[in-house]
Amino acid sequence: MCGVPPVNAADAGPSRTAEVTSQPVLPKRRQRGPNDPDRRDRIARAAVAVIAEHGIDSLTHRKVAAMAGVPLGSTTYHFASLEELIAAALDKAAEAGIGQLQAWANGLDDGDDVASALADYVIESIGERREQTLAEYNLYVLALHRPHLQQAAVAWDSALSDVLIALTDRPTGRMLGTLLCGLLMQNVLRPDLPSKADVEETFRRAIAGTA
Amino acid sequence: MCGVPPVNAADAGPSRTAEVTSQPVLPKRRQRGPNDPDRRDRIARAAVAVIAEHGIDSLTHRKVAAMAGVPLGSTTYHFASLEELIAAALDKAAEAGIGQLQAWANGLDDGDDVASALADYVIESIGERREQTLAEYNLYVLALHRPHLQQAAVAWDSALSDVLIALTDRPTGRMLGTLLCGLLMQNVLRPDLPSKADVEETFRRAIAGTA
DNA sequence: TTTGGATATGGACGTCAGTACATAACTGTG
DNA sequence: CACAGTTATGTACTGACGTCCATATCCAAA
Repeated sequence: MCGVPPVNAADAGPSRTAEVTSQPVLPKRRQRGPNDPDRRDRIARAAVAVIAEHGIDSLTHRKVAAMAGVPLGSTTYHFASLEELIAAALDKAAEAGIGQLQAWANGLDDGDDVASALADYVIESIGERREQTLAEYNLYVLALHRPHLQQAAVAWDSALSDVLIALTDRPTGRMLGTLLCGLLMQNVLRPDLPSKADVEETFRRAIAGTA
Repeated sequence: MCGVPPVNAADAGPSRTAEVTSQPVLPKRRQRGPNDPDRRDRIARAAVAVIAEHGIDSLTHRKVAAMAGVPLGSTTYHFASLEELIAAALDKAAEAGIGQLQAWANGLDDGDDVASALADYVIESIGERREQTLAEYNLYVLALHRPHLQQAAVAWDSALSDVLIALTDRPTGRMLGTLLCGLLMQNVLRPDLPSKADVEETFRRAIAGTA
């Protein structure tokens, strides 16, 4: 329903939904009180999903609650303020983004061409993973005006760089990270996907520059 | 007062401000009705300034009105909706950003080193012009979830590329544009400025790749 | 079973934003 | 000057939002 991280995927189903009318003696609602241990996480992921779908400027407790399938109060219970929720969403998005790139790197074979593989990665990020990418840039920009989020955003960036540095060397890896950032940013809002050849050539030039 | 485009710079002063108590016969407020021909533009620039200062998620008619020094009604009179105001702000920011880069390019002498000059440009954008850069990225990201703004954002990007292409060649210019985008994005939220040497080396590698 | 603390819920409250609109001020024309 | 049309303003309305909190539920230890 939203094309982004699952949110409800592992949801076994015990999330309260009516069925209240019969059996007036038995517990009125199934599953209240303490259970559902990863609810906090699910809410944070739902926040990312809301941002992916509607953009940062329509992130509200109510939308997140609806997306996560939890009552409104649950969002304010687990996160004392909207700011805290945003911070958690940033962490979740960073975690997901870093995991994605690491998985990509782990999938590389020794002889593989990094430029070509990176180009594939870009095209996937703009294509199939588009909404995730949108959410990531929304959250990243949100950090621009929030000093308490800047550290997390910088760490996110560094983690991405580290993956690319491990594949090449420090200056090259950092340059690849910059190119990746710029390419995603520039292309994620274009109506058409870039050609793989162009993207690949861009990366190749950065790698070739290694003296 | 805000470090960003002037907004009130060319403001000759006829923008109503109190002084009403005396002279009950004379016009109660100076300067109502049709005058102040560039008020619409000033409101749009004020919107950019608000975004630069507080971030996109606190852009409101009221804040813009205060920043522009006009009454609330004036913002809704000149822009039928907030969306229209955002669109105008995006245009203004794009215009300013493009103008800035063009001015930079025009200031180059024939023998100048493009990599070095671009590095200076980056450092200025993150330093002295930091707030303008922040506003630009905020607005750019806002376009991600607004189909009617994507064309403007893409045009903005193309205009920047064109300047860099004119200095080199098509693939190199496009790569420089991507690097510029990525470098600003990555560094504008870091607490410390990057070293000029690093930035310059990055650009140089893109230029050197020209075969 | 009782009890206490943690978890969870839904509704209510105060605030603030976007928008609409009646009215006012001004400009130009006759 | 009178009038019409445009530009401009202050204010009120409605809805939505963040937050709070009294209450409910559950778990685990005594």
